[in-house]
Amino acid sequence: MPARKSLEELQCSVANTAELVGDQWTVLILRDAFLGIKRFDDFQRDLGIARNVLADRLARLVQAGILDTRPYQDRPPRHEYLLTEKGKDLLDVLVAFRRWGDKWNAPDDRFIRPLRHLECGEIMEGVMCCNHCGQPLDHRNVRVEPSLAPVSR
Amino acid sequence: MPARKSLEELQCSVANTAELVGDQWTVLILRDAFLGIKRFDDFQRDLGIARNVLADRLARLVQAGILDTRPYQDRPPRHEYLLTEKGKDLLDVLVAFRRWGDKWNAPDDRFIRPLRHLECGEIMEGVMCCNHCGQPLDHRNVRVEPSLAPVSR
DNA sequence: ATACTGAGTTGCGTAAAGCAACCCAGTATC
DNA sequence: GATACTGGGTTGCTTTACGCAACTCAGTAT
Repeated sequence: MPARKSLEELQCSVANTAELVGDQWTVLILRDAFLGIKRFDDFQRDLGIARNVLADRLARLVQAGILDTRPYQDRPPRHEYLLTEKGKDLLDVLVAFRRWGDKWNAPDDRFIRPLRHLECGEIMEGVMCCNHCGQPLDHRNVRVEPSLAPVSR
Repeated sequence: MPARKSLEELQCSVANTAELVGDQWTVLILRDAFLGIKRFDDFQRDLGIARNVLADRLARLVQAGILDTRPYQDRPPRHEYLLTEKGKDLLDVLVAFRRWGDKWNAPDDRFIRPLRHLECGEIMEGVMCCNHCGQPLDHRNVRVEPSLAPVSR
């Protein structure tokens, strides 16, 4: 195809994020990274992804500052891929995916891996809340306001 | 490419969601839908997406029950695309994308469209919280537990 | 009679996904 | 001391789907 269209000029955080993360494999690689997978072959085996595509995605994530490589042995030289702070901050996105998927496409219950919140000790699900009043969001109560720019997006 | 690999057998809500939403255009179409765009040509103009790709994505979203078509005039017959409840429930995902993008790739401030929470009346950002104790999530405090299935994923 | 609008469909060229095979350094095995 | 294995890729090939432009088709406006 003609080079995938760049979304940068859209000047929108959703678009910019989608450009990085809006790809099935990238999402799954991140999921695995949150589950503790660190090595090339482990990602490959777990996802069944083509090796060249995996190499490409890992490089892209490293370049975006979402993953970082760290050598774990010298001879032979080997390294692993770890989430950076920027990468770990994507947890919200994955939790949102997960909650929606559980709710609407409910896979076999036996395959759901529960999340435990260490702060309160309970099994949890994520809820997106207002940072101001703390109430859970409902699409009926969120309004997108015009931007400050002259010709808005 | 050889048919995009199906992720269904992965038995994972994140994977299933990624299969539907894990595509740049789909994310942007949903963003536009939340902004109130309803018609084919408006999506097309706004995103600059190829018309055949747009037709494909819209059909896929309708088939997934995320969008629904509704006629808005008979002669000539015309219809618009509206978010279903299932679709509106994806708000969390978009809010998570947005928050992450604003934080780490901060585009020009003038282009950020503020969100207003009608319940408390304030300009807000979303925060992913524990549905149990209400505290904001932090990756250090979330642990993925093993699933109940014999061979887990 | 011509042009315009909305909502697509068709056809074409190119790039990217998938697959398998290969590579290379070091380590373990027979 | 030749062979096999491991980790982390790269190369080559085929097939698919993206981007673009052009076309369609029904109805409406000029």
